[in-house]
Amino acid sequence: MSHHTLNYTQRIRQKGHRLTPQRQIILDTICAMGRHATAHEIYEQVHSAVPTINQATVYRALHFFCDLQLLVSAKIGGQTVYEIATPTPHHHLVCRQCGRVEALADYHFHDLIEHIVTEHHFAPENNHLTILGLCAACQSTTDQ
Amino acid sequence: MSHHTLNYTQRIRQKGHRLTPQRQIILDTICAMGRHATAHEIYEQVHSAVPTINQATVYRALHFFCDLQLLVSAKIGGQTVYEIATPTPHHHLVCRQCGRVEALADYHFHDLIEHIVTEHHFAPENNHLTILGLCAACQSTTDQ
DNA sequence: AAACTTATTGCAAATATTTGCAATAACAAA
DNA sequence: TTTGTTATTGCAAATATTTGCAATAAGTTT
Repeated sequence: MSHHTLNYTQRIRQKGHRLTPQRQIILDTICAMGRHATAHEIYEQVHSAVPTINQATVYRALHFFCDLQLLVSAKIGGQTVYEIATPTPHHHLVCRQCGRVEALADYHFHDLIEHIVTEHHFAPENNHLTILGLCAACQSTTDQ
Repeated sequence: MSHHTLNYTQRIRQKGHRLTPQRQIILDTICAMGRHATAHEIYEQVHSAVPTINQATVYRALHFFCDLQLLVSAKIGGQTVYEIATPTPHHHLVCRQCGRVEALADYHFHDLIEHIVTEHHFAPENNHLTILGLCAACQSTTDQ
């Protein structure tokens, strides 16, 4: 497993949550897939390894990991997808036309976050934002 | 109806889309509700006015209006909600603990958007972003 | 190691959302 | 106003996601 075991174990155990075999398998599987995947894709993978794991468990684990920010979810191309939260957070520019996804480094949000913290006294988390729009290629082909 | 009829009529007709009575009723209803609402709440309202309108039509209309950016959707408190896109776009700071929602004016995104446009050659739309975190009140009560 | 507390699971049923398709109706063009 | 094209609707069936609940098991305490 490529994610840091100690790290996420502690994170999960925080506040009384439990590290179950199901959760380990689910997180490992997503990690092994190495790309963003839908709940169903993840379930298929997990289920082929351990057929007793229930789909509801997968859904609950996905939400759980998102809450813990070990995973991030995004709505891309009409589907909700999940992926391992990278240590260097990033966001996505998704083209509404062709569906292309571009990464946007989090540090570009620096000033914005500073404002949120100082003015709103709000502590934003390592969010994973999706910004919709048109990519360079599609802008030129669009008629309007 | 408080939204500008001519305005949205044109917007809908663009690219061959059609302004149907169903779409009018749905948009008017959301406008009249004056707050963000779930697909089901909207359906209930619409249906009580015009019982022949189907739920699938409501779902399709909601997506349609979001694509046209007459509506924005957000995931708040585990539910997907919809509201009229305001002429002055704004975003939401949602507290993961207590669920409180704070508005964040779009102009704080100015620099970020400039970067996206000039460096990525990407044309972001009037997005409605949701930033999760902890509000001021909940930060002080949190133990970790 | 045994006992205890309670978070988590699996299951099945409830909800929520999407989709294929034939019938309808909006809008454009004649 | 009539005709033609095709986007949209309603319906029903398919998917996707959530939820209540009793049984199980993780982590803690004795």
